[in-house]
This record gives sequence, C-alpha cells and structure tokens, in this order.
Amino acid sequence: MTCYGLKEQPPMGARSTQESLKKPGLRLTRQRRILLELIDRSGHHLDAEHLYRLAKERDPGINRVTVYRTLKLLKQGQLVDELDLMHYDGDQHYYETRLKQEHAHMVCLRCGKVEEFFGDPLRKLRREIETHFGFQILVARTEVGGYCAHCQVLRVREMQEAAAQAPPPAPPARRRR
Amino acid sequence: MTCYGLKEQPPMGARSTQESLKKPGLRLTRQRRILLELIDRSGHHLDAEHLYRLAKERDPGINRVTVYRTLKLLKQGQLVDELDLMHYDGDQHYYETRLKQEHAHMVCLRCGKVEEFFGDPLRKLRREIETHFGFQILVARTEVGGYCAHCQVLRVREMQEAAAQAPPPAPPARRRR
DNA sequence: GTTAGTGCAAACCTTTTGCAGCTCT
DNA sequence: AGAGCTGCAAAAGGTTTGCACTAAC
Repeated sequence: MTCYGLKEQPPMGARSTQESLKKPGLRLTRQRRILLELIDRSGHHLDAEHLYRLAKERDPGINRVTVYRTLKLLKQGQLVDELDLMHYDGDQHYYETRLKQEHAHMVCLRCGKVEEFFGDPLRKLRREIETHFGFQILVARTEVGGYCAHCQVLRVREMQEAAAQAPPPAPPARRRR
Repeated sequence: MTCYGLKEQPPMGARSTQESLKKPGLRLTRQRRILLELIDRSGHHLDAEHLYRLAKERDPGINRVTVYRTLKLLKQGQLVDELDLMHYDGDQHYYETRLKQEHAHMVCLRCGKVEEFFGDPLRKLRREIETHFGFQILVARTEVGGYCAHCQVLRVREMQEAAAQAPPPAPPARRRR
C-alpha cells in the first residue's frame, strides 16, 4: 500500500544535526550552532545566501564564507542534502536536513512553489537500483519541474487571453542572472 | 514486469534534435548544426566546456558563448535535459538529448562512472506524482550518488590498508576549483 | 597551548549580457 | 532586406582559497 505524508521517525536515528557534529576534531562554534539550528528549524529550502542573511540577524559579524564552509562540512558528513530545485531561481544550491524521510521535490515552473512527495515509489526505485546494479546509494535526489495544479488552470486562461491578442502577463519576479 | 535497458523508440517521436530546431523564427546555422550533432551523437554526458572543445575541433572560430546560447535554447525547447551528476566533478551542468527514454543517473562518488537506470519504477514514480498531486510534469530528474559495485570492493581493501597504517591512495584527479 | 575555525580580501569557475557586425532565409 | 545569430569583451553570480587572527577544546 502506498503511503503519502511525512513519517515521524528520523531516517538516521539522529535527533538533531547539531548533535551529529560532535565528531573527533570538530568544534561546535557559536557560528555553527546558529547555522545548524537555522537549517534544522527551517521549513523552507534555504540557499547559502538566504541562510547567511538569517544567520546575520543573530550574529551580525558572521561571514558568508563561514556559511559556505559549514554547508560543505554538513554535506560531507551527510547531515544535509543539496538540492537544485530545477534551477528555477538561478544556479544556487539549496539545503535541507536529512532528518526527514526521503522525498522528491516538485517545482512549479510558473509560480515557483515547491511541493514534496513522500511515498513508496521512491523507496521502490531505490531498492531496485541497489539490487539490480549492486550500487550502494549514499545520496538520492529526485526533482521534477512542471506546473502545479493551480497553475495549470491559470495557464489555460493565459493561453486564451493570448489568443485574444492580449499581451501575456509578465512572469513572476525572479532572481536576475 | 520490470524492464531494464534502452528501448528503441524515442519518447517524443522526434528523429533527431537537429530536425526539431526547425521552428518559426529559428535558424539552423553552421554552429548550431555542429553542436546539435555533437549532442545527439555523444554517448557521454557533455558539459558546456567539453562541448565547446569538441565543437572547436570542427570549427576553430566557434565561441564559448554560442555554446551556452545554443544549450539554453535547446533546454527551453525541451530538446535536451540538464543534469548535475551530483556535482561530482564541479558545478557545471551536463546535457543529453531527450531522444532516449527517461532514466535515472547513478554516479559513483569514488571513480566518477555514470550508469543509467531505465525501468518501471521511474515510470511508476512519475505516474504517482502526476495523479496524486495533479502536477503536470515537464522535466524529471533522478540522480543518485554512491559507490558502484566495483568501487565497493576497492573501498573495503582501502579501509583494511588504512587500518594497517598505510596512507590511503589519492582520489582520482578532478577538475580543480 | 594546540589546532580547528573565523573573517577578510581576492581569486576562481561557470554562465550571462551588451553590442557591433555577419548570415541565414 | 531584415530578423536572427555570432563573436568579442566585459560583467555577473555563486563558491572557494590563502592567510593572519581568534577561540574551542
């Protein structure tokens, strides 16, 4: 039976990313504490710049470079996953804790909304790749781009308006590049 | 029944990417012809720089910018897919025609080999996302990183050697950044 | 007291943009 | 002829690096 929705138990047995950083030779600095908490708490998908701005509210002296270095560390330690979200808004990377169960990301190319898909098909895909190829999966990422249910309706309307010689509405503001 | 391996029929009914470029207002220039042929023919996953170098062999005057512009065009026209291959070798993007059936990419994080997975689970995942969310999928991308069967064995050996105080072998040469 | 981590400045890689001139159709 | 495309130079966005100083253990 297929299951949608977030399961409660963390997949790695870790209670927080912050705890997992306690490894030999690693130091839990003020800056790292702030960043880890922001990542763990955040419901959104944060990119380095966004995370930097949030961190700056708590510690105005924090440097952008520290954010990048911390993210790199977390990525190497498999504590966060790196996403692109189909490069909808530029080429930056987004980050999320691994405390949640594996899921796919659906990015609406019209409104930018990101939805998450949890469910059996993902686990099945992973299992099949592992068994068929003997491939040991460390990270997996499924991202799809398209139109969310809401925007599909709006697009039909837009097409009709366009056909009626009306100029198409401007797309939503994006980060310029 | 699950099916592995490349099916023959192209998913979009197109015979080549080159043909598909014949749209109103678009011109099939010498440079584009070269690039399209390279992309269609290439078995590997090419990034912009690699494609540029290959194109330069045929037309030494071609400019890197033209490569980027052509790739952007093809991406917009849904004629190629953009991949990251888990950023194994840097942050550039890789491209492949859509003439092949949908597949996932498995990137070995030790040797860099990229394998492709075709099969039912992918189609099932797509179908489920579409039906459950009413999401209209335009592009889908599944990438997994881990260790290929071959490297798993080698890693065990490396671990044993490391335990015996021998310094671990240097990782394979990557693009510096 | 050591060693890891930080901030700063500067570099780096990849990709995009502005513009004058060229070339497909 | 004219819109579309190219090459060149220069810029931009995102990320990394070198180094002296600071702080966690």
